[in-house]
Amino acid sequence: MKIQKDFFSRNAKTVAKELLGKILVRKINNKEFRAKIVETEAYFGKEDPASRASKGKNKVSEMMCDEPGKILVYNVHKYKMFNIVTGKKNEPSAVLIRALEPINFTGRCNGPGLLSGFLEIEKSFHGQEIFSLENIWIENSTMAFKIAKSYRIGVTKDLPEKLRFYIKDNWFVSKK
DNA sequence: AATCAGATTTCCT
DNA sequence: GGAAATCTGATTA
Repeated sequence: MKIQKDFFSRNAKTVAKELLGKILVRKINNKEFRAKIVETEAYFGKEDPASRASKGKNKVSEMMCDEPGKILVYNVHKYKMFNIVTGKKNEPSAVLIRALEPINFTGRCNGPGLLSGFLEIEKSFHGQEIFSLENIWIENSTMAFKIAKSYRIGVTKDLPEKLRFYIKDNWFVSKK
């Protein structure tokens, strides 16, 4: 069952945690690529120095204030980052998907750059709602696992709070 | 490497 | 004068 809008309309931290273990499905050329979400990070607005929304108004911060469930794609170095807007409208927050565990295919998705490259995350997803697209969505799952947390990765200025969540002992997380 | 925001320049009514 | 197009520099999990 596809995850719907209200799932995302909660606090980014909650959504980040609950996204773990869910199944991300990407349909390319009528083939479904399924992968388990194993690593996420929560991002906020101006209170968050690692977030782009912290420095005034820009395209990313505007999107973070938009309706929950919208896909937010932005570039870092040569990679594309795959985020989903969370929280209520006008409250900037989002969750970054950092790593996936391939289920019905082989490939490395253990890092946001590799992930978006493999899943062909393109700018065309930007601003779309993930629960209303036909070629990408997230499904519920009932698999059991343990959640671990740490500080976020790759950010220059992090908050004194652990906002990265991942599945404990999973081989596919980007960093152990 | 790619993107965007801000500055600067051009050009049209 | 104002809008659009182009250039430049900063930024970046």
